[in-house]
Amino acid sequence: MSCYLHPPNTSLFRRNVADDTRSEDLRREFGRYGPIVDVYVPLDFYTRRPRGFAYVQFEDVRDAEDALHNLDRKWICGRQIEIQFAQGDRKTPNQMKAKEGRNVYSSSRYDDYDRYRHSRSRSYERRSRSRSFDYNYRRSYSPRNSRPAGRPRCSRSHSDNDRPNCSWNTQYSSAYYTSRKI
DNA sequence: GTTGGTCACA
Repeated sequence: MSCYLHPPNTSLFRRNVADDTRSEDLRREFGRYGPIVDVYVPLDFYTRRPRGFAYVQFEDVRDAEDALHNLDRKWICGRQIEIQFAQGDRKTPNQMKAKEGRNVYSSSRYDDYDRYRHSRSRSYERRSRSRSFDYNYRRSYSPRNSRPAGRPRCSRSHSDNDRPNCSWNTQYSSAYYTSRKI
């Protein structure tokens, strides 16, 4: 009762990661606390885009705990990341297939995916453009609320975690450019 | 606002 039960798995589940976060970065960042066994960033099976979380498996649970306590609730790129112990074992393809309950790799599979992706892409572009326009319009029209929010940017904290990998508004810039070009 | 690589054929 006076001792905390340690999870049987050494896999850490880190969520709220950036979209352009790569497994290499995660391994490098987590590798400072201990040897990394494997790092994986699950992607959407349909859109092939990062879902926003990643898994980091340590070789020892002690290192995992250390990393969890050191990187958990840390602000990176103006976003607070959260690290937890991965629950359950690695999802096996069989489970994912059973979850979907659908014949994978069929003849009309690519067709369906392509259609889904296309539809989503169009919607995303439209939304992004509308948002960018609205944002710029409001920002210029409302001198009172010129600042969206007081989000802490990539400021070097008391730690040596300086990661100027802030390409967050890069896509926004691209969308804005496209809308302007039209 | 809460969690993972989907197969086949030879």
